Amino acid sequence: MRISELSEASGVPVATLKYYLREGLLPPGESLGATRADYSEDHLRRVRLVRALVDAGVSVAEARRVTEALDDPPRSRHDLLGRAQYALPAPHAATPVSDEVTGLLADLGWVVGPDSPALHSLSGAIAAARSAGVPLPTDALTGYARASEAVAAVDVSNVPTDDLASALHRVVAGTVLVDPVLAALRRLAQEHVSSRG
Amino acid sequence: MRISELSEASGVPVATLKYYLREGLLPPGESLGATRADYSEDHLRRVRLVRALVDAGVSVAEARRVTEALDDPPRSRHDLLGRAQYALPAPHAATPVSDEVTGLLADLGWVVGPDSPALHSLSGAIAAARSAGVPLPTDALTGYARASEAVAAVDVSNVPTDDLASALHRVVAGTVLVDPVLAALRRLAQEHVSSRG
DNA sequence: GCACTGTGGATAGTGTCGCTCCCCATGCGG
DNA sequence: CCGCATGGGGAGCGACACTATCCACAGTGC
Repeated sequence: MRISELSEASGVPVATLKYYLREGLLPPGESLGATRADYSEDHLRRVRLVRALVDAGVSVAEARRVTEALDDPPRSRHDLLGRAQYALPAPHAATPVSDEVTGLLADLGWVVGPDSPALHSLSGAIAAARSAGVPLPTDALTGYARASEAVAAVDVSNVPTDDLASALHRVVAGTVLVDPVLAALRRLAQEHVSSRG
Repeated sequence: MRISELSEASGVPVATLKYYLREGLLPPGESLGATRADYSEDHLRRVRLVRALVDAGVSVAEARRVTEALDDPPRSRHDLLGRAQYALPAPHAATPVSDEVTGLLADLGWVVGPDSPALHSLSGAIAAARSAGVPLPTDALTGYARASEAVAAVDVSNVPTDDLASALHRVVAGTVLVDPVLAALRRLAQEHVSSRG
């Protein structure tokens, strides 16, 4: 399809698609000469992913990192999560990993890589919440962690097993784009739980 | 304390504090004449909250709505969650509430207000994820919802019961600032669960 | 009394970001 | 051969969160 059709199909203006091409968020179409290129369904999927990421608050620079990671699929299932971890935008600015966090993981019995970016994000997010007057005691953190295990169990059970490239896509897109779903569910659950209590 | 001391204590430049004062994010200090005002510990807490919100990606306009809500505390415990819901920044742009969402809540047995902003956010967040190729089947959504109940149970058990104003502060600050904590925990839990499976 | 520093108040400027507009040369379709 | 969409690229725009500068003046130290 031509760029105008890609624009129509995705709802993204042509000028913005050109911008994404320049920024490397969208791979070039197959060139059919100097003034014509062909875009595939893959391009359409990519555009939709980029829009969803950007609308979810991911910066263009981070979205480029994410899409670059998707273009270089993992060799094995073992690579999958590690590669996804490093490709994902951090949920909070990184800080040094606190002793509290390492102790929490030990208590939970969680086995994670010692350099996982999420460890730094978690330390920073906890510190930020505390600095704003949210005490976040240990038992609250462990409660959140247990609930996160249930979330993660749903996550991994929905990862396709046949194709590593689509598995990586699912993990990365799912992690980023389901976060707001969980946030909305949490607010609704608060309302439900508090009206019941 | 004077504005320079407030700046030093919070780590926020004086020029930025003046900006927050202009924008209504920070109430004026008690005036001690034309060129002097006194700022209290409440102001310091407010500055730290505003910084945490802004650092978490909340816009200044939304942060003003949040802080205005905090300045007008609820009359009763019954008001608390409702007021917090409307004061909180939405986790995703609002869309019309989908039939799927109303059906999901019915299946879950959740009782929530029919105009809760989180319903609109949830519908929009689900649609955004789907458009990016995350299928999000019903059983996944119910799984996420059950886990969100556990999160919400921790949330409400940590709300102070003595003072309605501080309860509202805790709910609002906790909801926004714990979201990134949960996101980081989710990533770590994914790594743990997938390495175990 | 007097210089000096810090303050409240206000306006204008800065840097970043995500587009968006415009221009050009080209080459396919009619 | 003409019109027009395309690929390519530079420059501009609007929003946003500050940040810099200026001003008049009130305390403070001397």
